[in-house]
Amino acid sequence: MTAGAQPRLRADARRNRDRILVTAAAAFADDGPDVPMEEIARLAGVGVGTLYRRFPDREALLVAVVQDSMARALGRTRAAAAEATPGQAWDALVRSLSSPRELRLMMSLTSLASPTTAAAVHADPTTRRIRQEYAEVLDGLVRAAQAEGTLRPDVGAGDVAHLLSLVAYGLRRTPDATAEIAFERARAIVLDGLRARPRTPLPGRPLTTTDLEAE
Amino acid sequence: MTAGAQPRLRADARRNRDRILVTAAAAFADDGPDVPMEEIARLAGVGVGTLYRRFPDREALLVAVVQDSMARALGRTRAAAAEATPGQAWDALVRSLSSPRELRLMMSLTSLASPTTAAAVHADPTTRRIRQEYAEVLDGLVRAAQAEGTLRPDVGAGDVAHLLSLVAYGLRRTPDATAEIAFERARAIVLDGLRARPRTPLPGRPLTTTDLEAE
Amino acid sequence: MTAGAQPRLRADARRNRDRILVTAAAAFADDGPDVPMEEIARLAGVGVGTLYRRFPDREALLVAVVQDSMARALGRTRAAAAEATPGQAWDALVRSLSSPRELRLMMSLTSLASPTTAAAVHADPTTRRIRQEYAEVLDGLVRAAQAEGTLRPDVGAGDVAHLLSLVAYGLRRTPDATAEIAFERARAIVLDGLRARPRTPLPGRPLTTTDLEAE
Amino acid sequence: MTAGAQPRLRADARRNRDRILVTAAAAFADDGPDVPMEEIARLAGVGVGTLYRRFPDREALLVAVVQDSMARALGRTRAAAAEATPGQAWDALVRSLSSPRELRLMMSLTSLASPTTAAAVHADPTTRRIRQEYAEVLDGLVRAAQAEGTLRPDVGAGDVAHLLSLVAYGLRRTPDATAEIAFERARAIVLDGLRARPRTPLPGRPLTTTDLEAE
DNA sequence: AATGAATGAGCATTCATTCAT
DNA sequence: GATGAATGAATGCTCATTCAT
Repeated sequence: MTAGAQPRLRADARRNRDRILVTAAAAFADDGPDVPMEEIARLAGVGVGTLYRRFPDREALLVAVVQDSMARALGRTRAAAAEATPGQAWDALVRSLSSPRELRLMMSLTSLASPTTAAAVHADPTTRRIRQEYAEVLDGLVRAAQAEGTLRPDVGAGDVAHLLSLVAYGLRRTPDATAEIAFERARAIVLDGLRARPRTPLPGRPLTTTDLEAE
Repeated sequence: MTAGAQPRLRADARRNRDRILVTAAAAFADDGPDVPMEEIARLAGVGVGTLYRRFPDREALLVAVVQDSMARALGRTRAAAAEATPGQAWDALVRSLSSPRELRLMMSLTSLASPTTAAAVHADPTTRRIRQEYAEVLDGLVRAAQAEGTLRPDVGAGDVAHLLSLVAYGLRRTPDATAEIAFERARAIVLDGLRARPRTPLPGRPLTTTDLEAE
Repeated sequence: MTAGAQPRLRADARRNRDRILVTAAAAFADDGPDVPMEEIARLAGVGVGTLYRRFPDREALLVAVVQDSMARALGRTRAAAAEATPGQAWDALVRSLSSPRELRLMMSLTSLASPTTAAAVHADPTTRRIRQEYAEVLDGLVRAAQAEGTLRPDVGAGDVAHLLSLVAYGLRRTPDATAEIAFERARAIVLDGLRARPRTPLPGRPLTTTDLEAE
Repeated sequence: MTAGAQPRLRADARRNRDRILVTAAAAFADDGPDVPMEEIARLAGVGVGTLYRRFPDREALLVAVVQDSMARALGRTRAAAAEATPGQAWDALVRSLSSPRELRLMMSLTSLASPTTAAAVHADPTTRRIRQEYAEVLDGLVRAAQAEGTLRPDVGAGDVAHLLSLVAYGLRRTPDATAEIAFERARAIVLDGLRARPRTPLPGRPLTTTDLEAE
C-alpha cells in the first residue's frame, strides 16, 4: 500500500515502520502537523530513535504519511473506475469520494504545514507520480461522465478535484453524527451543482448554524 | 471596528492596538497560527512588551483577530441584507460571500489552531454573540430567498454557511490568478447546487488538475 | 577590547555579554569547543536564552571568543612594537609572545573545532581584519629585528607566527609548574633557533619524558 | 603491529579488527575524536555490532588506535637508533621525526579528546609501557648525540620530545604543499635551536603570514 | 560471529511570557 | 506606557550502546 522504495526491511522493522506510519497519520489528523515527534513515537510504542531511523526528520515522516494516504485514495479511485460499467461513470465519481477522511488528511497536511514542508511534499517524486496517476484516472472518469451526459460539460477534472477535496475538508476532526450529516449534505449539494440535469433530495433535515457549532 | 469592551484607551494606545490587530491578522494569514509573537510585534513596529500589554497571551490575540474578522463579515452580510430589495435575496446571499479572504482567515484560525485554542475562540462570549447575530441575518436571507423561489427549499442557513466557508477556504494562501479562478468556479458550482432552478455558465475555462498544481 | 559592531547595548545587557564571553573563553579552554551551551550559560550565571540572544548559535559564540582573544593579542603585540626603542626589535618579538594563553586558546579553538566552524572563523570579516593587522605588525617587527641583526635573515613573519603559536599550544590546559617550565624552555630553544647569532642558557633543568607525563 | 593482548583471533576476526583500527585512525585524523562510531563502522565496512564486539566502547577504540600509533613510532625510533653508526646519533634523532603524521595523530588524540579520555589513554598499561620504552630509546639517542657534540648539552629527552611533538602538531589536517613546507621549515629551525653549534640553511623561501592563511 | 534495529539520554535551539530599565 | 532583556520549559534531533535476528 505504501509507495516507498526501501530495499526490503527486516520483518520486525517493517512492522515498526508501518505502525509508525499509521500512528503518525492518526496523530497528525488529531493534533495537526506539529504533534511532538516524541508523542508520535510514544503512541506507536517505539523509542524516538526508531522513529528517526526510519524518517530522518518530521518532514520526511509527513511526506511518507501523505504518500501513503494518497496511494490509498488513488487505489480506491482506480477501483471505482475499474468497476464502472458503461454508463455508470457518475457513480464511480461519487464512490471515489466515499471515504473522505483520507482526503481530508492529505489536504490538511499539505495545506496546513509550513510553506517549506508543503513545498517538500509537492516536490517529492513519489508524491508527484501518484498525483499524476490520480489526475489521469480522474480525467478519464470526468470525460466518461460527460460523455454519458451525467456531468456538466463545462467542468474539468481540476474543478472536480478541487470541490471534492473541499467537501472532504469539511469533515470535522472529531467524528460526530452532525458532522457526518453536514458532510453528506454538502457532498450532495456540490454533486447537484456538478450534475448535468436532475436534482436529488438531500439526506437528513436542513442544518441550522447551531448544528455546526458542535466541534 | 472591533468588538472588545476595553474601557477606553489613550489615542496612541488605541492606534497601537489597531496596528497590532491588523498586523497579526496578516501574519496569521500568511504564516499560520504559530507565528512567533515576537515577529508579530516586530511587524507591527512595537516591542513585545506592548503586544503583551494589550493581549495577555497568544490566545487572546487570536480571539481578538477572529472577533474582528467576524465582525467585519457580519457587517458586510448585514449591509447586503439591508440593501436587498424584495425579490433580491439571492443576490444578497451571493454578495455576502464577496470578500472571502475574511472568511478564510476566520476558518483557518478557528479550525487549524490547536483544539484548545479553537475551544477558546468558540467559548468567547463576544464571538458567540457575533456568531449568533450572523446566524440570524443569514437565516433571514435564506428564508427570503426560499420564499422568492431562488434557493432550494431543502437547505438551511447551516448548510449555506458550511458550504460558503468551504469554498472560501479553497483560496490558497498565495494570491494567484489560477487560485482566484478556481475559487470563482467553485463558488459558481456550489451556488448552482444551491439554486432552486436555473443554471449559469461558469466563468473561465474548465480547469485541469495541472492548473491546481501551481502554488 | 571586543571588536563587534553592536549598535550599543543597555548597560546590563553589555555586562551580561561580557560575562558570557569571558566565561565561554574559560570553558572552551578547559573543556574544548564542545562544552554544552547550557554549561557555559550556567557558569556565566545567565539563562540559556540570554546566551542565545547574544550569540545566535555555538559558532557565533566561538567566533566572538576568538575575535576577542585575537584582538587582545594584537593589542599586546602592537604595544610591544610601539615601546621598542631602536635596536630592540628582538625583545619586542619576545614580549609579543609573553602571555601565550591567549594564543593557545585561539589556536585550539580554530584548529580543533569542526572544519565547518574553523571555516566560519576564518571567513569572519572582523577576524580577517585583525589577522591582517596582526600580520602587518609582526612583519614590521621581523624586518626590524633582521635589520638590527638579531633575527636570522632567512625567516619570514609566517615562520615566526607558526613557531610562536606552536610553542604557545604546548601549554597544557592545567596550569602546572612543570608545564610552565616546559613552555619556557621550548620557547627559549625555538628563539635560539631563530636568533641570528648568540646562544642563551636555558632556564630550569633538563626535562625528562616523565616530567611531561603530568597532565 | 598491535600491542594488545587478545588471546588469538580467528583469521577473519583479526582482519576485521585490523581494518577497524586503520579506518578509525584515519577517521580520527580527519574528523577529530568525535566521529560517530557508526561512521567508523561504515567506513570499515562492518556493522556497529562488530565494532563494539572488538572494542567495548569509544574510549577503548581510541586507546587502541593510540597504542598502535605509538608502537609504530617506537619501532621507527628504535630502528633509527639501531642503524646509527657511532657519531651519527644526531641523524638518528632527526630521522625519528621523519613520519610526523603518526605523531600528530597521537598528540591530537591524546590531548584533544575529553580530559577523561586523555586520562584513560594515559593510564592504560600498554600505553605506559610503550611510553616507557620510547623514553629509554630517546634518552639513549639524546645522550649519544650530546656525547658526540651535536646536541646542546643543556636539554633532556623531555625537551626533545616536547618540541618534536609540537612541530609535528603543526601539520594541518589537510595535506597541502604550503603546510608541508611550513612543517619542514619549523622543524629545521627547532633543530637549529637544539643543535650544539652550526647552523643550516632553511629549505624553501621565507614564509609570509599569507602563506599560512590557506586552509 | 555479524548485523543492523531499538533505545533513550543528552544537547542545541526556539519562543512564550515576565520583568527591569 | 513602551521597550527589549532575561528566563526556562518544550521539543527536535543525534549518537553511544544494547540486543534481537
